[in-house]
Amino acid sequence: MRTILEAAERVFAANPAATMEQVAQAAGVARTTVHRRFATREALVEELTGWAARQFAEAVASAHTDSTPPLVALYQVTANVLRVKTDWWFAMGRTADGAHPEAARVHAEVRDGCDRLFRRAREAGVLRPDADLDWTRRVYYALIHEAAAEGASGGGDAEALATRVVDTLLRGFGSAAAPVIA
Amino acid sequence: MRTILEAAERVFAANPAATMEQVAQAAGVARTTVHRRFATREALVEELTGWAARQFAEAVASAHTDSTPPLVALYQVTANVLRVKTDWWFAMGRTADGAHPEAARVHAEVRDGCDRLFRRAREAGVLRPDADLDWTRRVYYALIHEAAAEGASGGGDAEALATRVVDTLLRGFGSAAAPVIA
DNA sequence: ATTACTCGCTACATTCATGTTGCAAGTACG
DNA sequence: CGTACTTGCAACATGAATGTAGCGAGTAAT
Repeated sequence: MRTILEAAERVFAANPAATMEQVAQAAGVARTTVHRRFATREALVEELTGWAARQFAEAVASAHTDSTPPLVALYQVTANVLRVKTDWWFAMGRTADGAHPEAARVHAEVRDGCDRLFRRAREAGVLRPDADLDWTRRVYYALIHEAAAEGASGGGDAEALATRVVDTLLRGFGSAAAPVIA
Repeated sequence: MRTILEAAERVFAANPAATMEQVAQAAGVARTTVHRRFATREALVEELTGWAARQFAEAVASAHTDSTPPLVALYQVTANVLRVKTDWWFAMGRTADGAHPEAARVHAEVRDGCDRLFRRAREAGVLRPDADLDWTRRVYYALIHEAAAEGASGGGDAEALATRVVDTLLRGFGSAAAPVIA
């Protein structure tokens, strides 16, 4: 059961259109055995999505983003999410598309939490007063996505990646002395 | 011919696994007519990919990134690429995966050009001396991707998006006064 | 040893996208 | 008017993936 889910994650991460046969092969079982556990392909993906959603929610919750200083919370939640996302690359991508109710709920709650955190960060002077929080969140998600891709291919631990993500998000790559466009 | 390609782009952008039937329907022709132009589905995607690769190469070349000041070049190439990418979302994603030789070549050249530009920018003091240029490029690509997604759903013109991308890349979202992690 | 359970395997049915072919209708051009 | 070209349509063939069912072997527990 768990063996199959983990195999499915690996296979689907490499190729989202992979076949049940490939999943079975990766899990070291027969295709019919996979069907015994998960009646349909859709059921398998759903289970995988739910599993990832729970891990995701747990990772975010354990960072206590509402009660610690914004900068610490940002770093903590980033590291926690990266830990999950590097191992559940495919399934985490499924949490966003709304098909799975539980995953959609988790996703919405995390989004709200992210907005609250960014608002607190702005009030605390961590984020610029004129930062567009919507764009900020999208960039933040994209950075996590990118860092997780690097982590999934063996590119360092979650703490180091999180440090880089937060540093990039806050400072960018420009030198302090450089002129700015606008 | 062009009608079909544009329809395919729209359909595949919404759903990369879309069927030939859906493409034909979107183009207002019969499925067999699509097959008359493009023998196989693969051929259709290849044509689309090549088309996008040429537009991509042209967009990058016309920014003269090797001969203008780094900051200007960065802004110009960003705006040019965004103009193409908002209209050829799906096809542009195909230029990276190496299956199409011409697209792979274009992609590699652009990547080299990007590295040269970033190197010049670093020497000119636009980028920090300690900026990891590999990570910088990946973040830059991700920002363009994100901005193009916004642009594709009617979120402003390429110039405004490019300004935001470059600004985010260089400055991030942190306030100058805020402490930094590392 | 008997029971219960799980697994692998073979075989089959079904569905769906793909690709092909032939034909009839329409249009443009000489 | 006749020719050439394109299109839509219907029909068919194929292949791949999905999902189902039954049988026999292996294993663990009682």
